[in-house]
Formats: sequence, C-alpha cells, structure tokens
Amino acid sequence: MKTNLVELPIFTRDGKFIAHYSDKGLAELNFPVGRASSRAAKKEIVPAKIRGWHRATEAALKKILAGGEPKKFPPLDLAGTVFQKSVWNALRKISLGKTKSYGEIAAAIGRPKAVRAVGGACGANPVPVLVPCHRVLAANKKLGGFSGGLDWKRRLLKLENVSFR
DNA sequence: CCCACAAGTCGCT
DNA sequence: AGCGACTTGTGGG
Repeated sequence: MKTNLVELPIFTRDGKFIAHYSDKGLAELNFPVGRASSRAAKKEIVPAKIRGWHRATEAALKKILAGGEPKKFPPLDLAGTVFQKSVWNALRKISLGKTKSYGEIAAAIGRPKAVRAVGGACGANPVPVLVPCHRVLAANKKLGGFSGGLDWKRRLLKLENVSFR
C-alpha cells in the first residue's frame, strides 16, 4: 500500500520520527534513523486532513514518550493480512503500564498456538509505539525481541514502570 | 507449490 | 539453566 504516501517528520527529544500517511490515515511510523540527514522536505501541498492527523499523531507520540497514554489517535490505515490486523487490534487494547505475553495475544485472537506467528505480526507492525508492540513480553516476562531495536523497547517499558527480566 | 524463517513456548535432560 | 522440538502465518524461490 504505497500509494502516494506523504512523509512528515515528528521531532521529539528522542529524535526525529517519520510518519507516513496515505489518503486514509496513518500508514506507517518510523523510529529515528541514525543519521538525521533530514533532506529538505519537498514542499508538497499537505492536505488539511493530513495535517490534522499529523497533529494527533505527534501529540499521541509525545504523550507516550512522556510516559502518558494518549486520549486520541489519528485514523490508522494499516496494510496487512487479516491475521496481522487482529493482532494489532488486540495490541491496542493493552493499557498503559500493562503487559501481555505473546501467548495471551495469540489466545485473544483465537489462535492459542500461533504465538510465533503473533511475534511475526508484531514485527510487521508498521506503527510501533502507537500500537504498543513494546508492551508484549515473552511468557515469563522476558524481553523477547524488538524490530525497532531492543533499547527502544527497554526505554518505553521503563517509561511505563513495567518490570521485566 | 514447497521451503525457510520469525520479536515464542513447552518439555526433557 | 540449557537444548531441542513443535506450532502458525508469511515471504521468497
């Protein structure tokens, strides 16, 4: 789903995130890239609705980075399989400071044995942080892995006072 | 269509 | 504690 995505940066004290918007909502969010090399954004016209979404995204992201829980999310336009969407949907139900295991997510979507597939779906999550894939730990509160970098997972969990091993 | 992999989990040693 | 087997969905050949 890469139709004419609009990229907009979000500057935080943790670096510059990149948000990608389709014409339906937030489609992807990237962690800061090591090299800021912010190429001058071509000043394309950004539709008003996208600017609105971006404002919501920025607010939500900063809220989370500050250890809070956003009250409002931008519309999400997640590209993925039905299975992945149900996983992401289940993830969004995890509230601040709570954690779930991959097994619990798997059970929640009716595929108790698909724990590994759940891991894969989390890794394919195009919108980390807003879809709290970092609140998913392995069975005995072990850290597991994280596509965006384990340091991020650790930092985010710490922000929420979550204990892990 | 078949094969290998993924951010897991459980059981056995 | 460590190692291996099994599971399900996804992506590449």
